[in-house]
Amino acid sequence: MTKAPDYKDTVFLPKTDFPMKAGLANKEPGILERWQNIDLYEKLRAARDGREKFIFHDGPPYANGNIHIGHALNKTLKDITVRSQNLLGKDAPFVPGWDCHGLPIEWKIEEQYRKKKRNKDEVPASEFRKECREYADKWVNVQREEFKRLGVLAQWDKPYLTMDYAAEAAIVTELLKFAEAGQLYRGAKPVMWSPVEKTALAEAEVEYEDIVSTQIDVAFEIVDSPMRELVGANAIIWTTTPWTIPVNQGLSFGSDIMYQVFRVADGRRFVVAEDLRDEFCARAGLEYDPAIQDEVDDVFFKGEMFGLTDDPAVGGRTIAKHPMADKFPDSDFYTKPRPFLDGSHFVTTEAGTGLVHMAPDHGEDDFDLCKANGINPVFAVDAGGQYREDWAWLPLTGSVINKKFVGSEGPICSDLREAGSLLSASDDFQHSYPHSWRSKAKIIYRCTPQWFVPMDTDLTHLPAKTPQEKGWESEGGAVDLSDETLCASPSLREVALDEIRNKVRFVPERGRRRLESMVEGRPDWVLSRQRAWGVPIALFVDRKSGEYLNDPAVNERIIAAFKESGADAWFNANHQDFLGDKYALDDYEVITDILDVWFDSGCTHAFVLESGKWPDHQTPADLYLEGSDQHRGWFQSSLLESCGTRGHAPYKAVLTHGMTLDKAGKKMSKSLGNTLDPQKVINVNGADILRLWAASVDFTEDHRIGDEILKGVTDNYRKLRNTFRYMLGGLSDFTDDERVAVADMPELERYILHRLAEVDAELKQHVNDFAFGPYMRTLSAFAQEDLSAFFFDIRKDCLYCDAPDDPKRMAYRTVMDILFHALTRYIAPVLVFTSEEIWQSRFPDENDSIHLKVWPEVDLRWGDDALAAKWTTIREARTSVTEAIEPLRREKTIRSSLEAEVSFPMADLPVDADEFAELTIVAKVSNGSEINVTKTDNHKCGRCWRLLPEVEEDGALCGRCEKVLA
RNA sequence: GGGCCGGUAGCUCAGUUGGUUAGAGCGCACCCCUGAUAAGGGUGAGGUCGCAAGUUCAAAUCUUGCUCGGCCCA
Repeated sequence: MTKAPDYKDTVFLPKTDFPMKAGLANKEPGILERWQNIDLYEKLRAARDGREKFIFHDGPPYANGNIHIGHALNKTLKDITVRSQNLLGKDAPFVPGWDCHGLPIEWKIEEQYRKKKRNKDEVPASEFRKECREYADKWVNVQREEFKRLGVLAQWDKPYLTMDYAAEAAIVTELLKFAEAGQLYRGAKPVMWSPVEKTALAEAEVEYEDIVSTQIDVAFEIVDSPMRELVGANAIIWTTTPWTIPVNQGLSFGSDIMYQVFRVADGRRFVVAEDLRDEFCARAGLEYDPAIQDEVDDVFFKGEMFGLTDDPAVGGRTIAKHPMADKFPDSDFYTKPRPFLDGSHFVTTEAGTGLVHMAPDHGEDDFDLCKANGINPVFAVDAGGQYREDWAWLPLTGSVINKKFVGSEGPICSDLREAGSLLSASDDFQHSYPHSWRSKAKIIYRCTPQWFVPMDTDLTHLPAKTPQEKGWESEGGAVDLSDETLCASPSLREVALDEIRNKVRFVPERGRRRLESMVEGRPDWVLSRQRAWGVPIALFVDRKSGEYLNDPAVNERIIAAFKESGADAWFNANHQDFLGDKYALDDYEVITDILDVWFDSGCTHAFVLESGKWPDHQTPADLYLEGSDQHRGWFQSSLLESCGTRGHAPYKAVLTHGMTLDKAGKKMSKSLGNTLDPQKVINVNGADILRLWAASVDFTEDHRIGDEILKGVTDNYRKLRNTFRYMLGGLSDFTDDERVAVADMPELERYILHRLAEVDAELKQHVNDFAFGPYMRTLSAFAQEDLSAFFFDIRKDCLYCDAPDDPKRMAYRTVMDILFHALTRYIAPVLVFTSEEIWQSRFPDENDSIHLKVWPEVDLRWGDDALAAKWTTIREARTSVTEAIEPLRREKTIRSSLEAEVSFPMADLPVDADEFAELTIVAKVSNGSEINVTKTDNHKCGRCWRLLPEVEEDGALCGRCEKVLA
């Protein structure tokens, strides 16, 4: 037996330098650098100039700290969205932005001051603001680099910042639009206030600590009531903040709570919740004696009885008087009646007496309930925590957070005791109480004047709506459409709801309901913050009338100054210059409150889409894309701002993604230690892996990330990468000369083109739905099942062993080339680095990029349903053959499928036996009544390894190979 | 405590208007190949569809309650 020659060198194996191992973490920075060098973003803009636009508007992250995984997901989804629109051939710019004002940054600067033992109050405001600006600037730069490293292609050299002078000017312009339209008012709201720092605090600046407070029971004598038993009785309230008694304006009850009037030995009568009677008696040192009580029926009653009136016309309501009413007979405040209000939402019988005293100045429940009943705050406690100078009781006597002042022996308790109203007082109530994080001092709720945008007043500056547009037709009343008098301007709430319900597209759809219910139920928008780092509410308030000045000429001067030097123009200015000759500064209060940062970001549409600074933009935006937390935030503030000033939403569509959770589905937090740093993922796995993860999960819901998930993503990536590597190898010396017309191709090739056309249509649909998960799954499945496991596997013999000029091989390579061009483009929006690496590997060009290409052209004629049906049948038959071969392989009868001879009921198949043998990669197929597999007696061709009858001995050549070699 | 949303194989996801035996890819196990080779091909095992009631001839799918988790608010 002669030794078989080695034919390996005569076989056309795939040839490529494209590495199997990606090494993304090392490779990506180099690719980024090249993109930067050729200014890829601008190249893309130039390439898409004049095309249909797709305006995505970037929501600004807060410029503080490194990006976390949520930022990474958010920006990646935005990038994939914008890139896929560019791929479709649209002109889709991406201008990134940052939110720069606000408390967290102020806070950091203050923290630095504390470390240096500097006092913030001694630093000029302009210097403080300058440091805030520098701090924000620093983090903008850090985050910009982090976002770039993610592969986000945007106009990084010209982002928008809410602290840009132009932006600050635009924000104040928007504010003054509300002012000029009369859509601003000054109201009050209880905020957390530190009397030590004399400032309002945010929730984040408050920490809770266990302390011991004074608890007191106070009697409010009932002076009138439709229930005769109540008159003369004492309604008892219990409180741990005795200092709120001097500001009391009413009492509240729970309508379902059972109350009792009872008598004690000395004849006094008290009203408390039945369940709390004994506790109260114990505190007050009273003895409850059933023997001396009145008829039971008369003295137990449900709380709702407090709300009864004798006669609606006359009144005759249950009212009490303030304990100090007799001491201050000249005080309107102390002598006015204290009504009983329905506080069922918050009055409980867990502690106290079941009756709660109401001080609208110092509690949110109190404030809301009193406001609903026409009772307004009185601002008795000053910024330092003392009753103001002109207050009747205890003016400027002590701070309300002073333990002695409010203690059981302090002046408040003493006066109440003297008035006979203090039934108990003890300095022993332990509870958790808010403190200032900075000073560690106790804080209080305190009503302060704030600026509001009303939700329900008519926007008379906007065009009136027809009754249908106002939504009246849904309220059941018959509307005469011809009756013009019915038309009226809508309110801000109505405009916003109409946009949500009828104009904006929501992806996913449920976002509509979410935003709708929030806008339906929200209170007026509080715009003001007593802070330094932000855009000022640049208003002058007439000291006499309390009205803000509304003079367009003044406003114009303000806006001009802001454009010149930003918001500092207000803080550093000579305000008389703004007022001009017409008004005297002395007559006006200069407002120094700043705007809620949500108003800032709510204005981004104005200074990004409309300003002309980014000329390729237009308004409204096609898409806003943010996390679901932004229903309360940016989606809403942008909507309200735009509706209030322009009468419509700033966006055509809103896409929301869920939150990223840890591997167990728990929220990530530093304190739990379950965070995952995107920088680390990028440095270990590469940005493309992180991006593929973002595209793999169902981001419309909350979703997870963890090591196991990332491993799965990496595996998926490798499969895809290898498919491309195989194509690169198979196409190594392919030229246009080899191209074959589709009509001349074998059916298998035409079937694959049909599949490509199907996949192409599916992918396009997914892009339009922003469904990147299904997009990547469709792509992966096609690459895996149709190509790698089917098409490429079958055509291996053809590619390796047929003659280079064989029409079949040429057709195969033509299709592979088409696939290559299509698939590289398909993956480009997601795998931005890998697609470029693949592209450059085949078509090296320093100045070119896969990301400049447009969506592949798919010939509609590729679609052939009859052919597809036929090949579906063939593929099913193929599966039954591989199944039948498996047992023989297991028992080692045959090894390679090429050793198998198969009998198959060919009558059911639309191909002949020889072709079916090629498709199933077996030696021979013959017709038989059922599937049966045996080992062939044929010998193996030394070159192509097929087992054919014509091969005389193992290692000899088959006819085809002989020809090819000749 | 309230509003909204979600819980389908180890992982990521499909499951039309309730209708055969709940699917796919990956991973895993086993087999083959060793001319895509830290690759490629094949076969297979994995699920009481969060739990419990209810409606129905029939429920992953509808209803209610519970539970776990998330966002927002209080």
